[in-house]
Amino acid sequence: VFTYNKLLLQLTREHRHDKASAMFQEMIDKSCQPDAFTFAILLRGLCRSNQLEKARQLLGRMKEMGCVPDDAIYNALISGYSKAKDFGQAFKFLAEMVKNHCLPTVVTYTNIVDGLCKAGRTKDAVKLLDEMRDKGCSPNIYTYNVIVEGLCEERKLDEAKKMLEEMAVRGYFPDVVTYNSFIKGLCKCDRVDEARKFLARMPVTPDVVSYTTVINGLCKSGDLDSASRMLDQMSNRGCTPDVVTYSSLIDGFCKGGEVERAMGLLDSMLKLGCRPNMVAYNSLLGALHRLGHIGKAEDMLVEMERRGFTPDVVSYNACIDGLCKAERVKKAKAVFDRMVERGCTPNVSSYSMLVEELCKKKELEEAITLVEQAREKYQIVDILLYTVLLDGLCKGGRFDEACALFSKVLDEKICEPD
RNA sequence: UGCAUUGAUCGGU
Repeated sequence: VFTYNKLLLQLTREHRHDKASAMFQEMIDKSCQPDAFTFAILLRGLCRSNQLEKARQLLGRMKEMGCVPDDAIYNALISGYSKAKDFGQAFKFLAEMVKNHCLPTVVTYTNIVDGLCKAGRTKDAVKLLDEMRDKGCSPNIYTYNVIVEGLCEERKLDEAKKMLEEMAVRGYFPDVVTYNSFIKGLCKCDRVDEARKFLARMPVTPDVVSYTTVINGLCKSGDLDSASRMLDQMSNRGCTPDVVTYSSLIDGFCKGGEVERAMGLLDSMLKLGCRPNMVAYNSLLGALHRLGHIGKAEDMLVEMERRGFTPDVVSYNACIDGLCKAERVKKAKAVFDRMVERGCTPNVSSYSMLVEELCKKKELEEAITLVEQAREKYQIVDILLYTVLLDGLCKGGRFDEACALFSKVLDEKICEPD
């Protein structure tokens, strides 16, 4: 069991959930009795890959096998359902765990608080802080960090600042994670300059995330030179840039149309022994397309594969987007087909870009077919995709069909309108 | 042997 658990943990960390399921089956076949750890590992994997239904089934199976769920099991499930914004189910599990004499811990509550914050419900999250205190469970640094992150994400910097003070009063001093969230908040509010100053004199030593957040902020504000200088600065101060730092800057150069500089940076990171991942290549792909260098982009795709990077859905989407914007919808569709052939699953973006462009080209029939295909083949039922098609039908003067489609979406509860 | 927080790449209005 120990050996299997270790292997399973390894597999879920590498996001190889199918392999993990297969290994679990193998355990059972070889009559190796899984324990609570086994199930916690598997549940976490399923929750992280959004397979909540399977997670719930696994809980049932666990009980059938006479294995008693402990707090880590419930925490994994509660975290999964909270992240999916299904708080009803999350609270059901909370009640169930209490009923089974398994006390909710600070981790349990922090998971829910995190879900609430990510769902944009920071008010409810703060309320839950009080509730957990009432129940004798004190929020810790993680809990406060989750709240600060949520407030910063919602650009409520004043409230975030108050929370920094409050946590200190309660004996939890803001750490580098707390401050990094705040830095990101400043950047989001277009206060990059303050973010830079904050970085320079924050009460704890900035880490690679702090620098990267500011570099990214500077890039998004169009100040590529300062961003570049910040890269040197962090190295001088003994903080080694990592793959995310480089990718941020590479993307900044790409978005600013400076593909040459981006390529140069890709070279220097290679020379410094920092291995790039798909992200940097995807940024470059997008840039080449935006500049209309379709041929170069194709070369890049080949080059990526040669270096051992299999293009992912973002790579293909970057190509599809570029080709659509260049009004080469036929070619975009060809890339789409190639992606599917290669076993890469398209997502909402892939479809919505194509559908939008097909609508513009008045190829409404094909657009309609694609939306149906997305639903039937991949269970993609995002309101975004329907909105694009509805917009296309309306602009194409086919109001009746648009209305009929909208009614169908509502009647058959295909997805919630926004 | 298992659980929670921060940074990078693609999409419509």
